[in-house]
Amino acid sequence: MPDNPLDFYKTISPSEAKKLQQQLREKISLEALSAAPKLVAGADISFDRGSDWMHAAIVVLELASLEPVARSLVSDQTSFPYIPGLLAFREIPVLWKAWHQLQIKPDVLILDGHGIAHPRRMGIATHFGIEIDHPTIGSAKNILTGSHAELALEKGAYAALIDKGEKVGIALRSRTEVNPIYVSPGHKLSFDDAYSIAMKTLTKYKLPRTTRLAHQWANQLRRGEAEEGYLEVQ
DNA sequence: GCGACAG
DNA sequence: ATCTTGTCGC
Repeated sequence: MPDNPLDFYKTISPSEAKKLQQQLREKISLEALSAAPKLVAGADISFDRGSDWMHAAIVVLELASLEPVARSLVSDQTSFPYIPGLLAFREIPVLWKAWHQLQIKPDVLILDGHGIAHPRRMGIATHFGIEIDHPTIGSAKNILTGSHAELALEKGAYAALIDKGEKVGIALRSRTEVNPIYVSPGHKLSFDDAYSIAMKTLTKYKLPRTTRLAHQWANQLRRGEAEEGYLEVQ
């Protein structure tokens, strides 16, 4: 594994981190996908209790069947604390390793956290999408910024997530009669792309199958029940 | 100044 | 994020 060019995120100051977000903001693209995606991936990270170790998993699925075709597991240490709005600086270094270890790249990557539904429009999905120059979607369980109207209780119902008068994502009922998840474009795709792809990853649970599988693998890695590395098919 | 605040 | 089994309710 080559040296990680983004390891400086681990020691950047919060004020410098915000400046970097302001600069990266100009690179955001919300242009629609040019072709129908066939492979989607989910990324998630599991943390240790007392230590600063983090365990990342990226799982690639065939969108049509939602069956896994590959996965990448990587452990790494962090030194940047969790600060609302600066999540990317904590998680991107290990995600970068996991991403570059993947031999099969998905058409779209779904991350745990927001895309442009962020005070500076630079949630982790947007930030990482710009770093790897690849389409991404943000899928979060809680709002970081913005608000929305009530939405119907049926799966598939949604309402615009508005921040400072601007649409930054949607509150999506991912499962009937369950609290919504918050989906926003990360980079290199549109709101419609984000919604339609997110819907296709939903099964009988609240969270997309992509993030559910990534979550499971990341936890297994943390508990020593899975090996670091790249594997195809499952 | 006060409250909110992804994972 | 993490500690954790069963249990209540649609």
